[in-house]
Amino acid sequence: MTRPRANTRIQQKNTGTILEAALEVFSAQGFRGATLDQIAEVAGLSKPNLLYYFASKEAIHVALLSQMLAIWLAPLYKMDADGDPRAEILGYVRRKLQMSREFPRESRLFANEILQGAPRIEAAIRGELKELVDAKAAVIRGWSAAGKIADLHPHHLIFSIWALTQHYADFDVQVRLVLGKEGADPYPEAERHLEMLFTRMLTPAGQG
Amino acid sequence: MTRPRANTRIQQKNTGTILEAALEVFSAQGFRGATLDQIAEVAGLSKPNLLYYFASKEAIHVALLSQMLAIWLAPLYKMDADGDPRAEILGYVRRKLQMSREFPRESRLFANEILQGAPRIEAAIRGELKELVDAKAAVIRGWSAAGKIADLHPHHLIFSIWALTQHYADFDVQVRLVLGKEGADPYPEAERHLEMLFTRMLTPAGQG
DNA sequence: GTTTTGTTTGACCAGATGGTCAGACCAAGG
DNA sequence: CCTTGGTCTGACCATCTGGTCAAACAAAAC
Repeated sequence: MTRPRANTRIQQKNTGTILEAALEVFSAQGFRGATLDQIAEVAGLSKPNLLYYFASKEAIHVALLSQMLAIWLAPLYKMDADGDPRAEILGYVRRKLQMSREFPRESRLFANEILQGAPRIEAAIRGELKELVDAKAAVIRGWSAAGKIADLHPHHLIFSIWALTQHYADFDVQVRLVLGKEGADPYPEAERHLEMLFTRMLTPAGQG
Repeated sequence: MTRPRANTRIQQKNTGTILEAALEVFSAQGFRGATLDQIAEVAGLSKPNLLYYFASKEAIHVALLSQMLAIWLAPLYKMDADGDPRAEILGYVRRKLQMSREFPRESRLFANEILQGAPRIEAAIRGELKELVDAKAAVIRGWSAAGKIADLHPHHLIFSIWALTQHYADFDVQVRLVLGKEGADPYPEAERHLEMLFTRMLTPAGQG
């Protein structure tokens, strides 16, 4: 076989190790900034060994992005059209913020990719991501029309959720430096802040 | 002299040309992704000629960041403690969004830098930026205490403004791909959306 | 135990990249 | 003109980097 699929245990283990190491390095350095040597060192494997499992540096990056995309979109998938509108949106915000806290490397990986113009993930954005967003936007539009939540532009509402939550992962260094307090965890305050923000934002005029 | 300061007209012109080209390339490729050859080509100068004006690639980057910082912070400086609170904050949001639209390259330059852990700009964040933010946060806290605006965490309010406005520059590709409509300008809708968002968010409970 | 299949690596390569340098070039003052 | 000081560049270099490959090595299969 020319390229191994993850059949044997060794393959399973090593491709996993490589992707984990690649996430570490790509998310911190970007695609161009990362080197195969760095990834190899983090993975504890030799460079030719990486290239035994993946055809190229780019192949590692692509595999990583597509694997992460599913994880990254999960919170939005969970938003339920039949649930309570405000609870659903607030739940999405909370889950998304939680992801920024638990998986900041994944967030930075995507941020890097999109900043560079999304060359390797454009198809997925155009396809799976856009479809999901359009579907959920329709749900939100329905909630607005029914007067359950304020009348907001659904796509831009979703952008706002992304921006506000991912900011705490992508700009973590800045957030901590500006807040100052030595090593304090900014997330509890962030969560209270965003909860208040979205509560006010979603409440239809004349209620609350 | 070992390194020319921008004395002569030629120096003024060429350092300007180089920084403009560097902004173009660094903002699109990140520090590691950018090459001196690319910058030289965009600038229309030879590579050794770049290095006649700047000691190294890093020197260009540092010069660029520090020059941009002033421009980038200007909108926040303008927020006036003696103005009408809601108008001041909304004005800041509008100016910041306007900057995303007019200067997306600057926004991406900073985004790249901070994503990589802010190695070359940490001092400025810790110093000038933090001082400015702390000062304006105090103003906002005063407005909240006086009941002029809702009671929000001032630092996180500022983070929210940054996140929401810069998102349209840094994630421009994604925004346009998700919205879909061929080449349509997302900013008018974004402005209406953010205006509504912040109006609702800032209105003290029981008013409006 | 030997074959077969899958795994690992040292040594190597070509191209890219940041940076140097001696000398050519040029503008302006004398 | 010619000197002087700033400006510019072709040629060059050391290093880094993605990628190759033949051969060594392990692990099952027989």
